[in-house]
Amino acid sequence: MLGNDGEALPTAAKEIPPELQGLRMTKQRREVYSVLLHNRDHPTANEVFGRVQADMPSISLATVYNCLDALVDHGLINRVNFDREPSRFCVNLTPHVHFQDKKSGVIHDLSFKDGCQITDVLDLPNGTEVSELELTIRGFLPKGS
Amino acid sequence: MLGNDGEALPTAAKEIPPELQGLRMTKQRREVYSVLLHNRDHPTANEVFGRVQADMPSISLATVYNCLDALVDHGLINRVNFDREPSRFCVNLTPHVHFQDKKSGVIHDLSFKDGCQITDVLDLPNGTEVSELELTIRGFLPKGS
DNA sequence: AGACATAATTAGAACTATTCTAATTATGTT
DNA sequence: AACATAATTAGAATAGTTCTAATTATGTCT
Ligand SMILES: [Mn+2]
Ligand SMILES: [Mn+2]
Ligand SMILES: [Zn+2]
Ligand SMILES: [Zn+2]
Repeated sequence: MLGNDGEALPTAAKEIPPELQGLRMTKQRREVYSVLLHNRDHPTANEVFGRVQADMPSISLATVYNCLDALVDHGLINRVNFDREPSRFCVNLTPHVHFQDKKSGVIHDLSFKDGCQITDVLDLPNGTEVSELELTIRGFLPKGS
Repeated sequence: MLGNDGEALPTAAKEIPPELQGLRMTKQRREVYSVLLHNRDHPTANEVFGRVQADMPSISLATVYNCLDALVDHGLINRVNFDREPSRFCVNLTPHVHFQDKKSGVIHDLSFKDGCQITDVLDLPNGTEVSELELTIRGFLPKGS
């Protein structure tokens, strides 16, 4: 997935986004990222810690936090906040929002309708530059979803 | 367009709106609510504490938290979360979202375009029941807004 | 390769927003 | 007034996260 040949970044990628330059892909960071890729259920830092420990028992929680922060800062993952609950982490880099089903607790990635943006529906002054946007929803999915 | 200092809400805590049913309006709760009504800049609990202390020096921070929680639970105010920052509080009960201008730090209430809902733009399964929704945006307003 | 500089990892302490505890005080009701 | 219940209070506790400082790993330059 990501290069381990001493390069800071995946060598498979033709063009490297500027944010990713300078991310040293250590084995801890690779393992954290791999855990997130393998089970995309939006785990908390503590849940990531537990999963990483299976393969890497010596890793520390501080390192998990550090790795998650590095991956967020370099744009490889997103941090997801529901109210004041512990942050969760998401590898889906496409524009999407988060929906938690109140029955199962499962967090679903939700896309926009074709060709729609969230700003289509908002009364923003013309020329506003949106740099960060977070939308979280809770509710009940219809039976049999 | 940006409704940070609008007049859509009750201006006096003396008149008891239906939302207050079952809420004992103690002088601490009235003062906290009054502070929020008077300056609608989405203060944190600690900022509310500081403002209330001017008129009520003996109030405790725990009471401010208790009052804010009671007001939220009774639907008189909303709790607003930006990322992992301290919660802020908002007396605007109309459907709106929050936009923080990264230049000034000011948080603006943002309405939906006429007849629009946020769910109009989302790819939700038919029959989904949305019970909680929070949208926060950061960015830059155009010059002269 | 070895020497060096820099960056990441680690354990544990510290931080901070918030909640809890338990005592006191206020309020509403008979 | 007496009583029951609820709110307020100070301070302790909690929990997620960040910081500190020591150690270890990595990359670069001879
Ligand atoms: Mn960061
Ligand atoms: Mn509550
Ligand atoms: Zn996601
Ligand atoms: Zn608001």
